[in-house]
Amino acid sequence: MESAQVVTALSALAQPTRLAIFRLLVVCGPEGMAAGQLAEKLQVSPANMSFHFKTLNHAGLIVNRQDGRFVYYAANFAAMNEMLAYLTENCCAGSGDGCDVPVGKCG
Amino acid sequence: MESAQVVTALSALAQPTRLAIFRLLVVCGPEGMAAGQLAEKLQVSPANMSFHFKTLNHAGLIVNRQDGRFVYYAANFAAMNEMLAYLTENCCAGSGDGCDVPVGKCG
DNA sequence: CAGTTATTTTAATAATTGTTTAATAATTTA
DNA sequence: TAAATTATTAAACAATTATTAAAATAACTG
Repeated sequence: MESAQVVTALSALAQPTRLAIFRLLVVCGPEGMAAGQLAEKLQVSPANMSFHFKTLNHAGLIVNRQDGRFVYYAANFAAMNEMLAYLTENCCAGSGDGCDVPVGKCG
Repeated sequence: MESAQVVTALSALAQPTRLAIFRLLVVCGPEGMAAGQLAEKLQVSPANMSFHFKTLNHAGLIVNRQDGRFVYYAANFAAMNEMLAYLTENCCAGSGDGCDVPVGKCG
């Protein structure tokens, strides 16, 4: 994953409503949840939800599928994991699991 | 960790220069790196660096200590891990490690 | 103390972002 | 086909954010 993509993904999550949407979808699993149901649960207007869905979608963090007149949204777990991996890559120069190394790797 | 704090942390990282700063510091480990050295490595003006340090600091993602006339910045690994945990909390309703569950948890 | 190096602050400007309202699109039901 | 439901789009406005240049602060050196 490249820096620009990660910035886009982080920007998408750096907003209260979108973070709440994403977290609900992470809990839901691959089947996802209907747009209207999310809107009701989060007390957000449909138009505003659509705006935020678009942002999350563009960032690759969620996917959607139409089912009748409902649109189901689900978290993209692969994208999430890649983003998290990017942040922790080569943590403490790869020395030790919990980053408990007292000595740094930079001068 | 609360939603507002996580939003602040994600906002802080959702910017190319700050993401680059943070990643360098993650690799460096607890000892960190001097402000000027980071500025040179990333080809960013000192004033601009200070602005971004402030943002990352306010978000709790980095810490700093003075050493002579240098200021060393280091990643706050605890804060980073809390933020990552917040995103994956109750992933797929806690059923299975890799979120490979084909059936969702929401209706 | 004067000079140098390292970093931060301030002020100004340019660009991006979130919310609301109203209108539009797609799908189902009668 | 017409009405109802679900969701998206477009336009407008308010608010926030990033960058630059100049000035200020802090710490060391001779």
